[in-house]
Amino acid sequence: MTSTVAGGRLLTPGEVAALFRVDPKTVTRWATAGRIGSIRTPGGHRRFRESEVNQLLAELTTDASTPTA
Amino acid sequence: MTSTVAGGRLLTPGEVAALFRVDPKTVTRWATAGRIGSIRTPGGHRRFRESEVNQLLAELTTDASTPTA
DNA sequence: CTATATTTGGGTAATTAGGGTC
DNA sequence: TGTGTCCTAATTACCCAAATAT
Repeated sequence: MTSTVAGGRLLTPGEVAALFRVDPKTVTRWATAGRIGSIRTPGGHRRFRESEVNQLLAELTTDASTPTA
Repeated sequence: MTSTVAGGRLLTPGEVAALFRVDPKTVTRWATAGRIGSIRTPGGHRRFRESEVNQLLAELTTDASTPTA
């Protein structure tokens, strides 16, 4: 299955929620607030682009400046 | 190369605070001071890497076989 | 078509962020 | 210097039932 359309993979709210360690409902709010792009299925469910999610995740990630001491 | 957007589970400030027996506010200060890496949700809340937290815990653990000075 | 897991929607508690102070 | 506690505002989590996805 999965047509695998050339381009980006689509993630479900549950997948994105797991990446950020938040509730799927929260991801929905991000989409509603325009903080993250979303694609709606004909049924009204949201899907998110993996590339955009990873990009967002990378931008919001802060590494410790003092690793090991 | 240790990826930045994948690896281990993420912990909430309250979870980390419970592990260290400190106030969540203190964990926030650690993140602000750059002593521990953090991932911010689009809403501004922080999530911490369990592996990094465990490593920090191990480093702070005063062990007989762990000469810190 | 049936069946299971997920997502949606609204509303309310719990947690977190940020500043200031001890 | 580091931590705990005060406050308010914002964000997030969990409750329900119905609809959608696979």
